[in-house]
Amino acid sequence: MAKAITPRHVDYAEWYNDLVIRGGLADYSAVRGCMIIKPLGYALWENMRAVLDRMFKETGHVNAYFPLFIPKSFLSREAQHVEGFAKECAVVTHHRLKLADDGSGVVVDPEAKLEEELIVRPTSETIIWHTYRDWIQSYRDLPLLINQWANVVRWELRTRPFLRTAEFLWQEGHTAHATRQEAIAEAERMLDVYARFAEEYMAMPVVRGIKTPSERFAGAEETYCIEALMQDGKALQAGTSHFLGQNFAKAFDVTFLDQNNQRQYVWATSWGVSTRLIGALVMTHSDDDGLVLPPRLAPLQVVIITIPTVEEPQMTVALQIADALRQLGISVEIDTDDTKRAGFKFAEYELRGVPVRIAIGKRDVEHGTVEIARRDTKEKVTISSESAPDYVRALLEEIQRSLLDRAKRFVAANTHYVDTFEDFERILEERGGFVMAHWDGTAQTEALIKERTKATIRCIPLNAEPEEGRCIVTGKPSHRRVLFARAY
RNA sequence: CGGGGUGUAGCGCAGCCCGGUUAGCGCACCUGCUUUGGGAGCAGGGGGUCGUGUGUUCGAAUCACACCACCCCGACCA
Repeated sequence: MAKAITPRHVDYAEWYNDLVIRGGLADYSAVRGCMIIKPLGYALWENMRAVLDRMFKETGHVNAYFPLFIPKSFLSREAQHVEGFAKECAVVTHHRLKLADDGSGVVVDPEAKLEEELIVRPTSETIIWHTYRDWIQSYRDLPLLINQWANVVRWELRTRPFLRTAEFLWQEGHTAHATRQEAIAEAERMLDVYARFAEEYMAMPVVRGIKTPSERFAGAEETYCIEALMQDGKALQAGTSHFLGQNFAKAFDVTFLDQNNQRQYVWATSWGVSTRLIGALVMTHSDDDGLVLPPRLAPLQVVIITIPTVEEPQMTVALQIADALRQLGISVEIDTDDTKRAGFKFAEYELRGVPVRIAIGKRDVEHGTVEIARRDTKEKVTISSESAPDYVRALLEEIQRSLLDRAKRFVAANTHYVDTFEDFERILEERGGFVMAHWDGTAQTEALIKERTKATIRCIPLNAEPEEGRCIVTGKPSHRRVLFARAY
């Protein structure tokens, strides 16, 4: 495979596409805006899903599955919700094809028109709350803590692999609570789960915050989010958790009797992360040589390459080390393909982001050593083969830590505090990144800034220190800075 | 949905302007030999409805018209 990744400094968007395609994460498909997730990309998703699923269960949630199709009428029950999603819905109108009269293929059978059209879910609040009406009668039925792993379809005008596809995989949690406070606590708890996942597993630092009203989820009272900063200085919303108030309970008439025999509407949350996280992972760590995957999510953590491949002594050492690594719970493969040379394999595994590579050649066998290379820094060391397993175990932890540290330093170095609109514009043009600035709290000012700079308020950070200041546009008083950035 | 671009072998491209043998090149692929510690060398070989349709012409990858698809940029959105 020829080296053909566009360097980041030449064209970041092209670099990203090259990496996704050439790195083996995904392919374009026959359907516009829909991608084929290839084994490496899917393995990454499986690893993410496994960790998140465990975290959801540890916080008391259970999985269920609701239908792909939603009756059209459901969408219109919650006014804001339908407004938010109506423009990007795939609609099923018929249920049968037939052979064309002129023999040119198949056509939709006009006789098979559906009584009520079905919407391919863009998200499942409506069908789930329609169901919750039957499931919830009493305070004893609450809280109801359900998650589903599913695909959804949003007919986006502009798509990008993983970051925005017409169909994507995600999880959506939908919970029902007896009180406002409990629902808010749930939304915050799940935001915390997402933030911990991002930092501890993806090695991706995030800012936790709440969205402004104009950036809120359609139908939510409050939208919590985690925002990450990509290498090109653009922000990426990596996960959202919504406090839905009683909006869906009222729209679908979901009530319960409390301890005092009072009929009350249920309080709701929903929260989700998607395959977009794979895009976030790529744009946080990878480099011009290919993917860089954090050890805790990498489908393959260690690859062993013997040089030459077929020589017995090298293979003996390789098998011993592989066995020892597996005992330590580390995933490892020995590349036994003797039709490719070592140099080719080195480049190939670097492209695919395998965190650690062990090379064993004749020289090594003679000296009782192996060469260990780490993907993130490309540093190599030669150490005794007996100490290799322990060294690799420590190295994987070190890489995981180092990736997070490096990403944190990047965010710190690219978070700017500005107090004038001139500085605000200049920073966005010259550097990009997160920009912390004072804002007067109005939607008008927010829209004006967006129109003039393409930057949006990514969030009002939860950990923001109170600070008196003046809005960079109107000069009106402000009590804290908010996080601006141009975003994906 | 606006702007731009591209459709020729699995991938990347040339050929098109100025129509004319059997449509080329690189990578990849197959066979053989030599190689093997950073994307091997040599030799031989296989693979094509030139995006689709209609038209012009003795003749179309090449000219005209229409259509389709995809990519990039923007507006909208996870």
